[in-house]
Amino acid sequence: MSAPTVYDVAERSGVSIATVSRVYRNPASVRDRTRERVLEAARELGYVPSGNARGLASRTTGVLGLCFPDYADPDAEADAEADSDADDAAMLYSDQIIRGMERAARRHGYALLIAASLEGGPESLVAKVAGRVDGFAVLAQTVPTRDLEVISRRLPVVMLAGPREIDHLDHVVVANAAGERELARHLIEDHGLRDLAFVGGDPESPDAEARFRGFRQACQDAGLPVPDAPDLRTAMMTQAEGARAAETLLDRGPERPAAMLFANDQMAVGALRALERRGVRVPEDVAVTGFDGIPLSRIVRPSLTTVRQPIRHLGEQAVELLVQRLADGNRPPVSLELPVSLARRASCGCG
Amino acid sequence: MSAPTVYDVAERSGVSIATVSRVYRNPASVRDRTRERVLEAARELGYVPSGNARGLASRTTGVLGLCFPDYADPDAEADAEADSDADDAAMLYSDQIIRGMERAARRHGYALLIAASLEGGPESLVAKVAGRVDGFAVLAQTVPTRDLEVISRRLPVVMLAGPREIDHLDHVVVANAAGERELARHLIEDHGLRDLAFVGGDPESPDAEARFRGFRQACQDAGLPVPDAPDLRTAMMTQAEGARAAETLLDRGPERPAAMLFANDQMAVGALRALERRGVRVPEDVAVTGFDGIPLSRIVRPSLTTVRQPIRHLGEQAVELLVQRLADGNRPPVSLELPVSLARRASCGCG
DNA sequence: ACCTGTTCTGAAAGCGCATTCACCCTAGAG
DNA sequence: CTCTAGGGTGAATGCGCTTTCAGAACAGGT
Repeated sequence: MSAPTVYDVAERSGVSIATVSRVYRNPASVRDRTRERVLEAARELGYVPSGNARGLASRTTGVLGLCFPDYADPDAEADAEADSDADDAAMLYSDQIIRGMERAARRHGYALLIAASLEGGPESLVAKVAGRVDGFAVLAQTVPTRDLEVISRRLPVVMLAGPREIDHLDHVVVANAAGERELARHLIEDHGLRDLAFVGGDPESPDAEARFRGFRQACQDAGLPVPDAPDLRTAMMTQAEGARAAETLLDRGPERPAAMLFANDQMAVGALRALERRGVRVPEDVAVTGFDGIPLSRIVRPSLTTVRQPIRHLGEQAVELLVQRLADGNRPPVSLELPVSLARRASCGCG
Repeated sequence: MSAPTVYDVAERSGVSIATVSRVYRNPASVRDRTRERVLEAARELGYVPSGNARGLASRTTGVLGLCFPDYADPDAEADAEADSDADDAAMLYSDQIIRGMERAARRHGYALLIAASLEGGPESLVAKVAGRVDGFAVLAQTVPTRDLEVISRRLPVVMLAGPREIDHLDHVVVANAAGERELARHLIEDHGLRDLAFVGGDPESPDAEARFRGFRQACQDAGLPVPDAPDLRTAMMTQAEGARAAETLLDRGPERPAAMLFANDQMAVGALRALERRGVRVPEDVAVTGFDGIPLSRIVRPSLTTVRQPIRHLGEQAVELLVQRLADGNRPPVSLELPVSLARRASCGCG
């Protein structure tokens, strides 16, 4: 009762396996009558061509891969209720990339194979995915560089967000620094704010660091003191931690900042809530900004001024680069920086 | 410069291909020294085992598949700004399923292959996916029944949401009817509302219809008049259409309903906004409810009373069923109904 | 009827790996 | 020192399909 193969279909329809194959690969090359017979037999048998065999023979899979980080413990039973902050944020990000890649992939006739991953090695899901795709997109810091070295020798790999770990890879990032710089410039020049506080994240987060660099540049541009490090850092960059950060900044006393710039929207939203609880008005008493442009940022009150990240576009670009490289393996490696856009909303006083 | 194979690795490390294979499949069966030599050679060569060849030889792929509907036109350039209602809603739903499946799949050592689809046939992505996976989950109404018939003869298929189109398939749904029934009961009994209006969707939407059935049951339970059809239907079930529906209901004059029950959250949120514009207070003048429990429902003001759907859980259950069936192909087909839970919030007066 | 030019179809050779079977080597027992 | 057990390894086969390369079938033109 194993699955029917070309041989079964061939026998049943009285042709050779070559013809059966042609019916699927190049229907026009088979006479109508013959094709009908074959398809009929296939239907009766419940024949579905084996992707493995096809891939082996044609050396191509028609599948692109994506590896993204796994923020949540897969073994912890996901309690239906508790969709925590971190979870929401992570979901938004990787989900949008998935969506973007899926769309673009489909446009090019590819399916998308995805796997979250923490660890590498020959046993890992990463290796499995890598062996089954024509091209591979990797979110920064999800696959050990060591593994990437090996994989990228076998098939096109594009690196998403974060630093380009290996220079012969294609690479797509968003303009983190430029975005934050523009945002800070807006606060300084357009709103006349001078005392800005930046709340960053883990120093290991390339995005958060790049945003801080943009902040510094803006300070420098404006002739303000240039900080060496963020005024505050949080580990997970969640709403809860954003709230705590806001309170910490408030408690610093009289030199309370005129604006709080958070390295992402989640923290900023948490801060908005904390400030409301404390009776601090936004933007009258203090301006608040985020980064990412998550849906929530538009909904929350006051609506959050932020930098919109074209995350979905990131995924789409990844696919485009992969497709291009599959067409021309010799194209020199590309490094794209996708533009971001400032969303001026209520929380900075633009309401 | 084609990709290195077992043969290359074997030659370079001075062993046979069988040994190379063993190093990857069953490392313990190879002497330490030998294994090291092989891995070393593999690293130098940039060897990644071909999933196709492996799959062909072992008749298993280690991949599960998901097919979901494609709401947006993939050819329409996704304008970064315009994340329309429909788009958002769709994204939430399929994304959550993807996320759920991905997690569960990973727990079982599987990767996930996804593809949106409109059409079937031997050329389609569906066929491609089906040929490359060990098991297959399908969102209702995304794959022609005709194709499913064929595919399900070759590998386990589980149907998600919607009616079970083929009875020998496993099947998972959420308790749409029971949820809406409970919701309506709550409005009637706990809030003493009697004049309820139900806004449905396309009659082709099994979910919307099931919810309406639940509504009818609640009416019957309470001895209220039982409507034959929803008071109103919208085509796309978007915020915009929800807003319009709310206005239509208002314009009906004096017999304005005491509660508006929408078949999903999107419409309900749109309605809230329309009602606010019209100066109608919620819940004082009219109660509003949704269905789904999307994140937005919790954020909007007043917060929306709704029925939480365990969408992610749906994906996880799909994987569990597939895994079970892969272990025991003879298990009789299962039909699961996942419980939903009422989220009593401000928009019905529970604030 | 004969030959030429097209279609259409079949035979056969892999694609890269897993796996069985037989063999060899080493270690320990006799 | 010989014999036996096993662990370790290699040769060979097949997984189901694609893809030449030829040959068969058929159309058209003389």
